[in-house]
Amino acid sequence: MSSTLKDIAEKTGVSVSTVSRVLHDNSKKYKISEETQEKVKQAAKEMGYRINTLARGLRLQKTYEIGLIVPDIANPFFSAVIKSLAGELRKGGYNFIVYDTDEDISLERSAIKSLLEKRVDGLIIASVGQEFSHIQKIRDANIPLVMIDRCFDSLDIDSVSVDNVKGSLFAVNHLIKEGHTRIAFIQGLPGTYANETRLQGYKQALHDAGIAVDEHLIVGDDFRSLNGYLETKHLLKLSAPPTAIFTAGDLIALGSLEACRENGIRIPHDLSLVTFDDPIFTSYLSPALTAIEQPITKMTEMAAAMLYRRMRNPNDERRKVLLEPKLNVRNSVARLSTLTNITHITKHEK
Amino acid sequence: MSSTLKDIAEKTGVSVSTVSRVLHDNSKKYKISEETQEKVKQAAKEMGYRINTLARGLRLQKTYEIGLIVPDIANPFFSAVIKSLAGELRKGGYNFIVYDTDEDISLERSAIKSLLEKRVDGLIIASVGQEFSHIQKIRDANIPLVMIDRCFDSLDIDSVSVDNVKGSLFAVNHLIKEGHTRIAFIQGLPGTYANETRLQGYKQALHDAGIAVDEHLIVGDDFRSLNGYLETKHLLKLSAPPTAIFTAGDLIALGSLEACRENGIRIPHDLSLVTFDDPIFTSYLSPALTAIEQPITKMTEMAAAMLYRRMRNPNDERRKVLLEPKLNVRNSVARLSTLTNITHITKHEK
DNA sequence: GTAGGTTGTGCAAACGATTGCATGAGTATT
DNA sequence: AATACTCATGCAATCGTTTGCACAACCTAC
Repeated sequence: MSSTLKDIAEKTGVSVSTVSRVLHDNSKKYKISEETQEKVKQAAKEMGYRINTLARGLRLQKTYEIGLIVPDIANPFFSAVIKSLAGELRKGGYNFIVYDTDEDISLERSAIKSLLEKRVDGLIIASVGQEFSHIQKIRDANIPLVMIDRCFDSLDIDSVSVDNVKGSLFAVNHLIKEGHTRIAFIQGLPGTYANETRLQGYKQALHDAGIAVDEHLIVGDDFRSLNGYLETKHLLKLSAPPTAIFTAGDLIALGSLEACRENGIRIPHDLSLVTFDDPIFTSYLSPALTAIEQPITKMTEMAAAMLYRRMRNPNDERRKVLLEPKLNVRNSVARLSTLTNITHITKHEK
Repeated sequence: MSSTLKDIAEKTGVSVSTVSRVLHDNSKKYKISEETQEKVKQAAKEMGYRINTLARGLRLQKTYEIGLIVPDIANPFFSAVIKSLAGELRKGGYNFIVYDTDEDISLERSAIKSLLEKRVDGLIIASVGQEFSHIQKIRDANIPLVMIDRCFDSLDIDSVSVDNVKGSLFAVNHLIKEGHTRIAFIQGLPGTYANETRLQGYKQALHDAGIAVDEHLIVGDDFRSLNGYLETKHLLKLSAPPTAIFTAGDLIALGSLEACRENGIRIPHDLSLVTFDDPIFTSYLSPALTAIEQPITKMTEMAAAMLYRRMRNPNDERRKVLLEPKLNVRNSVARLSTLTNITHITKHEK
């Protein structure tokens, strides 16, 4: 099928080395005659030569591949990250291989295993979180690694993520400013970096405002939409339901919207909603959602840059970067009369 | 760093062959003694052995990798396809490598080149379309290939896609039934399979209803949201604007929504909207969009099955599968008085 | 005419795994 | 006691590249 250097060497009557040099070496530093170069290139084209990267990688101990692991490709946030990272890595001459772990730590382990078996040159991981012995191992084996979005405070590893605490502060402070005090938080997967830090910000905002944290208003356990749906239904049934909900991720917010619609709850009239993440469609939702936006492009640029640096220079000190989130105010939050928690006065943001 | 079979052989005092057989062979057909097996496995664990898939792939001429090429990872339709396909292939013991071509045919070519250089065992491609000489080459080189979503009628290649003509018929017939006659179509990238077939269905529906096709109402050239935005603005400025718009893809519809919002056009009161594709968020939009849903899971199941079949049996006859789309009626279409095209009578779907 | 440079190319080892064939020791059969 | 198996393992070639070293042929210079 596809021919090899040897085939071409035989056909042209030169050695394999020469063919290799002509085809892959820029053939300047070895001085191959014009004549030979022509002959070889010609034959290569005719015979449909295609380099075998397995062989090259084996010989060179370098594959020009980066492994990328995310918890959920279908989550708009991560698909945007992947897309952006793809462009970034292409610029640097690297290809990449993505694995989707479905927020399952055992799939994450096996993804890492596969990628290392493929001898990727580096890894970018948005870890499920929760546990990090397997991540630690990569670090110890001195394989270039950057954590993105999800990282571990206690682990000395290059990482870039958004300042989740600050993001939650922005969101919850906004709600408080609009008069809300009974604010529920629908979590993502407990134990993950993103979730814990967002939770922390939520609590801190309440605390700073002198509002007691009500554990009954902290619910949920997953970043997917079903979780948002179920927990919203639950919250609405409470004897003292919240006047506002803050969701830890975009899909959760969608589920929450669905539950509200089914129950005839109007947003923001009957209930206010703010979410972490701000994918393309938030502004077209009914109502347009007030949301916390993450600087995705900046994240991926930095992740790529940090990975390149680590690959060049394995022993530099590690860095942890926190980027600034942004609150995008739209129409899903109502101003609440401070006199009572029962009557809502609807008023759209302008 | 990572040890090799040779390292383990030296440490345990057996040959490389034996180590290989113990570690990768199920070691049943060669009868390795229990004792040796234990010794080898023990050493492998201690030394952190990790198979080198480059070496294995080179020797075996098989990589257990499938290449996947899509026009836009961030498009919810494709990210759903990828996710679903990932699970499907994992079941079959295959990994996969995704490339995003950004609807750019030259990136598609280079993606194919890269994947073939990696010696993937098979390819699944949602081609940009337009031109297929590069696809033809894969087929001629006898590399297992399945086209998904986007295919070429004139090319004898395994493919699975939705019946786009029928999808458009569903959409446009629905609009006609509700009294619309001035129906615009905002296209995706011209020349692509998805676009041409959707356009064809659009025209056919009009034709069947005895409505003349107005070329001024066929606009656009891209599957992204900006296209929907610009073309909607344009359509609204027409001296005789359409009463309904049918968009060729979900992102186009988002752009269209944005344009309407900016211009104070209420959907469906002032303008009806139906779109091809039905990602998770359509039902939460304002208004919930009437949309054509594609059976993604079925598509990926079939694509994987067809690829496996092709890999096992390279010379079976090729098959082209068309799956049935589905119209999901929501709240973005108003019934139009048949007496006049100027006064709209708004009426929500129940 | 001998020492030293340049030019163009080839040899062969290495990367890490797989596997058909061979082999030597032990056991069973006749 | 010769034959025939089975058992457990090793040898060595192979997959396709890359690259340090060697070398032959030619040129240049004193």
